[in-house]
Amino acid sequence: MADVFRALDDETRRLILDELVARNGQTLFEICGVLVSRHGVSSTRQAISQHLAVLEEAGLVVTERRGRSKFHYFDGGPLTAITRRWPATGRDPS
Amino acid sequence: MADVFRALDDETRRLILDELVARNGQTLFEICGVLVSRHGVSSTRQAISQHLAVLEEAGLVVTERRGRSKFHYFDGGPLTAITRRWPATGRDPS
DNA sequence: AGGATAGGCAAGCGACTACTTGCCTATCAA
DNA sequence: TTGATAGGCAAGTAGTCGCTTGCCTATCCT
Repeated sequence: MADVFRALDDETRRLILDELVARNGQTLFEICGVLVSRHGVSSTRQAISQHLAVLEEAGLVVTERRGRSKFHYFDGGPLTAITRRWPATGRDPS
Repeated sequence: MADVFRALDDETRRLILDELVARNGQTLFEICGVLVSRHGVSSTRQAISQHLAVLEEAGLVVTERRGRSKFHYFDGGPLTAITRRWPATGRDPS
């Protein structure tokens, strides 16, 4: 569970999740391209690869290898643990 | 929104939220005590105070001062932004 | 086979973070 | 007023994180 929060604590990784939700099953190079074009993220391919590794380790991204390409899919399953641990409602200062 | 993820990316801060959910409106010293007794957290009072400041800056904790005491209340409002940004459902690897 | 494409591994560096230490302010009780 | 309680401020330090750089492996196409 700590991996999920660590993975979410980075703007680039959050943007990657956004792009995977918008278009699922992208490759590393596709993600690099869309991060540069739609957001001003100017990171190297290795940086994005490491981000994807963190997201995959957290279970937020599932990969599927076909040939020399690796497709990345979003998985929001681990997110349910957050609102299951703490109520997402307001406070109660009596 | 980045403050929320940064605040959640720490086990001690997550434990603090747990304890505030279990018993709302605790003071700094009470939180220090319960962190030591119920979990093996051996941090100084200042460390916990800094954690509470991070949680408060993220809006996850709301404080209320009365006299020389400061009471801390959990607020799960910022958590709704998480599942509103990404679907908390499973993947779809077609 | 040879080049091009898609991705992986690992070391090094700068910045940030959690934590401690030391001292200070404010409130309450005797 | 004096002491004790509850908390705040700031500097220093060790460890972690994001990123780059350089090189390597695997797959596809001609």
